[in-house]
Amino acid sequence: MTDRFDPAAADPRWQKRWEEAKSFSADSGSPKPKTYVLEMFPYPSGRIHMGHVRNYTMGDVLARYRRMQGFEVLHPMGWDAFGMPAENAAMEKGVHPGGWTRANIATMRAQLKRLGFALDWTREFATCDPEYYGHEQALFLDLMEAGLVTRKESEVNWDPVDMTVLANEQVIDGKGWRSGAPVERRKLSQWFLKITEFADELLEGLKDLDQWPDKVRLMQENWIGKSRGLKFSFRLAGAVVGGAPGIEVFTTRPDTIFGASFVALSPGHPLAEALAAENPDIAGFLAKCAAGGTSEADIETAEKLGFDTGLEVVHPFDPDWRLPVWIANFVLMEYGAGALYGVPAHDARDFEFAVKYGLPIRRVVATGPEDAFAAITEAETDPGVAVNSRFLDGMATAEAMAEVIRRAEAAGWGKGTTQYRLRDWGVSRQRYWGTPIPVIHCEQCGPVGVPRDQLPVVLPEDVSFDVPGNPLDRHPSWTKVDCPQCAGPARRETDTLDTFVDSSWYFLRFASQPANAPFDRAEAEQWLPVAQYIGGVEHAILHLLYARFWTRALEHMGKVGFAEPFQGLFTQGMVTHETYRSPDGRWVAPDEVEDREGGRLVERATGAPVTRGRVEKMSKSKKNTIDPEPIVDKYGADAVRWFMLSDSPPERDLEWSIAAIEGAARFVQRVWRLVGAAGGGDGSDPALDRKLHRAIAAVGAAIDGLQFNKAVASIYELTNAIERAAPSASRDEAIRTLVLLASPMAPHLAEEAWSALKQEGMIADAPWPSYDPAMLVDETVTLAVQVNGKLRDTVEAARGLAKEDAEALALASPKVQAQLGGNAPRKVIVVPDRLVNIVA
RNA sequence: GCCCCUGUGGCGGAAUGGUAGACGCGCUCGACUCAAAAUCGAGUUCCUAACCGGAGUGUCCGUUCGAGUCGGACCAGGGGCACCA
Repeated sequence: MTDRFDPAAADPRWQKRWEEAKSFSADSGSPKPKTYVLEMFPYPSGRIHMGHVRNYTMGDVLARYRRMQGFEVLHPMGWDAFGMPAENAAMEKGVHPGGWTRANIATMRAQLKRLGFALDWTREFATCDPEYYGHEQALFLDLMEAGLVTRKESEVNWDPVDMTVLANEQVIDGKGWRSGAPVERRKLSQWFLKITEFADELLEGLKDLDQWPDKVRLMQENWIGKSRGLKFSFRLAGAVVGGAPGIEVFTTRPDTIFGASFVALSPGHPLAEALAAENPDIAGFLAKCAAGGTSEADIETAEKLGFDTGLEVVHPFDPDWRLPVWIANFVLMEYGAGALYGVPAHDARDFEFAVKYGLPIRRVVATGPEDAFAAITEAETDPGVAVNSRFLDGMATAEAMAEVIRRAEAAGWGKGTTQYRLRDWGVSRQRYWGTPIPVIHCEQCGPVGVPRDQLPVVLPEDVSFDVPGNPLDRHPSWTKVDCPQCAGPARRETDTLDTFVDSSWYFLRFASQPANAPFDRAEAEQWLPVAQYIGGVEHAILHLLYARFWTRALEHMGKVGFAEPFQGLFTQGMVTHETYRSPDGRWVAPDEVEDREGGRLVERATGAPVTRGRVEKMSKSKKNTIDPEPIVDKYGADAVRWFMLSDSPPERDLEWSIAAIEGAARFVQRVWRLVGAAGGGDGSDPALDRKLHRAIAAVGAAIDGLQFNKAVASIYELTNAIERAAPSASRDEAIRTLVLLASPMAPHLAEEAWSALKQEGMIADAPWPSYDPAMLVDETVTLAVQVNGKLRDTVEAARGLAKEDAEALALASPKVQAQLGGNAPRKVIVVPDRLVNIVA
């Protein structure tokens, strides 16, 4: 056995052995209990980054631990391979997106393999494989047949110079990121998945996801945004305009109906558009509203704009009460009815609007009847008691709301309803590098699904990216097809699917990969739902919500027997690193910063001063990334893995530190030295035995709870105990067990040690050690002795000592006697085997 | 603006309402060495020269025999949503 563990030799050796033995290939036919451990699959952007290393290390520890516990584990890997960066690379470098993506996959696969992850590579696929996206197209057709796909007009960001549709992240300060031209809004007819039909189910389902972080559940709850309220129509007072006899509105506060002072329409409301057709001033106002940017900053600072249409509506509870109808830029067409009634006294936006345009502000809610005429200085949105509200006066807000809904429903002019913030999922992307939407547009028949025997609709390879826009659109032959229904000339849909569709069912394809179907139900149900899903919190809403929707849709169509795809979810923190900036605002890479005398920070190359910024997520733009590969070269996979798991709780951010990775590398050698010191010991060491059993229990519990930092700490404690112990048979057993406990985290070291200890087979196939619960407790305990809750002494006592004896023992302490000063204690509290508290 | 989370040594962090600071990093001193690296040993919350003792988990108040932990108010940092009626 060598003095030092040599990862450069050991890592590849064991990686090859695992691969040859197919150690981590999941067998769907195995009689063992099954479990599915999944980390969010990566986008093949070029190279693995530290965030990937952390994510996949965590999943790997759990997968290896479950295997040792006797589970048949499915732990697959693949590639979320469609997306914009590939097209950007195509435009910048003149390469084909497919070639670029495949090259990246090859690089990243090799990088992942060097980390020794226990992955089932036999199930690997990329979402850009026609074998994958062809099945996705079939699922899209299934959704169409189930009525869950719809076609609607929707606004997109249009770059008028590049003549192309931009994604939101391509719009910077309201301008196209390449052309710099001000972005316009354009309406396009696009495909939507009806996720809103599942809004309530998706909301209710959250309640059962008790192995998900509360934070994520709350974020999804807010995103779905359920609110109850009243929907009703105001009758127009004068002539009917635009064909509608009234204006439908939605409110969550029907109790404030007597505080209404105006009705406001969204600029996109059909009535507003009808009025604009006849009135150039209104048309001008609508144009002004449309000109505003769509960015957050624009919306935040946008001034409330309104236009009085001159129309009036009748108050539902008083035929003589007229309210003016305005068009207001803050009213959203997509929510509720696209119109609302304004109650300035009790809504912040309505208040601002009323102040600006001189509309009445009428108090209808107060803390009590005595405050009915208190002045309104700002919008008061808290519930209270109805005032100045006729038959509602004196009712609490909740009661008043119910009363208004009751009367509206009884009189038939309104209805209590539920509204959701959630919108249907627009899946059309005007891009090349995605799954082609399997639809053919026929002038006679309209949009028709591609016949299933013509799937997959394969992306054409002969495309060019020298002109902006979607190359599918201008492809000479690919677009031209015959209508499957009438055989007349038709045109292929050139939009591709949102890449979130690709990631909404990949976990099913990992579990089961038949050639003729997206998945095999029986086989998929062997594995799903995913027992533990691990990934970044940035996917808390969209990806996780879409995957939940997709799974529920499959369940509704009778294709799977479960509704939720991910039983357990864990969101890990980011890998961060310090940042530096030069005075002109340039980011400077941390390894180019030098600490000159007196803590003066300068850029090495130029000698220019730099300032230390915040510790931030590693990103290329901030120049604070660390490429994992050279670190693996230098320290070995196990040291990198160990570092990823130590110290920081996995849900929190982990700050990169070369000192910490050196510490991890030192620990790897420490274990190796202990292995070298094993053997030949005689006799037992009961104290060490106890510590060993405690460590087995603690490490297992920590991994079960995904508290890897605690598992690592327990392993350190055991290591310290072994090092301090004299040679014995107990110590040899402890060393052997230590290797087992560390093997999920440092598998190469563990294999090497296992073989050095002359153990049978590979440690990858060894069972997890068991512990004796009786060994977890000591025969003697240290009792804390407190006086008035302050620690004054500790005493050794036999476990299970009677209360009276413990009290006597504590009172015998000279320190206690000194505190008591001769007085008798007023009260004594004894917590068996823990403490005695004497109240003086 | 609304919703949510987090504040513990020099640093990352441990602590079923019951001995605060496990474990790691860093640092200090010592051993080994011609020397260094590696390794090993001791120490490391603060105040007090040291002992004794006192203080201490963002701040203030409360509940309790006992609070890092529970409740309230505040301060600071972070996250999500964002003109959602």
